[in-house]
Amino acid sequence: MATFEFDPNQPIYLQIIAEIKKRSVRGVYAPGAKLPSVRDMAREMGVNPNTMARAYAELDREGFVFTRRGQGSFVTEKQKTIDAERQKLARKAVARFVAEVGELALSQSQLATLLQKIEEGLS
Amino acid sequence: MATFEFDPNQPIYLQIIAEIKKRSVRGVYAPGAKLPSVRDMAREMGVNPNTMARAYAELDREGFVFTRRGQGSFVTEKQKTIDAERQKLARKAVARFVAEVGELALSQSQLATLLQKIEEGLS
DNA sequence: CTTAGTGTATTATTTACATAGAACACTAAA
DNA sequence: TTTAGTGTTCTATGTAAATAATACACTAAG
Repeated sequence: MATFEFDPNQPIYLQIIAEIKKRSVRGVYAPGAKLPSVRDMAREMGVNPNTMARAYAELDREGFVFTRRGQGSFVTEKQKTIDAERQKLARKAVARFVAEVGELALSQSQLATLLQKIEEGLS
Repeated sequence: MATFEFDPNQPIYLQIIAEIKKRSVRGVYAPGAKLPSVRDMAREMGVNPNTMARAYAELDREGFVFTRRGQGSFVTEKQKTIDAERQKLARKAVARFVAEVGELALSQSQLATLLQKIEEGLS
């Protein structure tokens, strides 16, 4: 199972960036941890090394990853940056959900049902 | 304000399809109502008529819209279809939210805060 | 019949994305 | 110094999306 599931309607390099951020937030990659090399990660996710390089370069540009030429790329050592990313993702998830559901003209009872499903899903 | 906000990382025609469905679910377009012509809607949303035609054709193929050549395109008259779409969008919103938040390794208190923000946002 | 308003189809062009393959620059270790 | 492992850069190719411009087919109304 070397590949990764990508949404064909979204650029792969953006999905890679999101995945690496999520892994860092979950602690799969500790702060300061070395990421797999561009070539290894490309093989792991089943994409072209150029595509992976683009994702790494963007993560570096954002400051979420730092790169030492010849050594590799590393997740930021700043716990603050990772915590901020977690909060950002959480806020975005809430904002999107509220926006999407708000556009559906749901009844009070339908809304209550949705909220219950969420609590079930997160338990 | 004739244009529409599109996410540059998602095909426009897919976003148009979603928008028309949402409008139908909200009742902006009643069941059986005539949609603006391809050319008018393209102007309204600031896209090329070909792009709008693609969205209309796909909506017709899905059965959410029916087209009478020479007359125009109309939202389905089946309330059942529209209700099903509302439910589908609601389920997707819940599923996405649960999936996204579940990946963030949030604490119980952080989770509680999120749920509270949702209730505030939907009130 | 003519006209205006529909959806539909065609061809061409541009752009972004992804891939493929190769080469380059730097670092650490043998 | 050599080698292997890094990120980086470059050129080329293929594909999908969006635009542009035009033409076609059908319908309703005058």
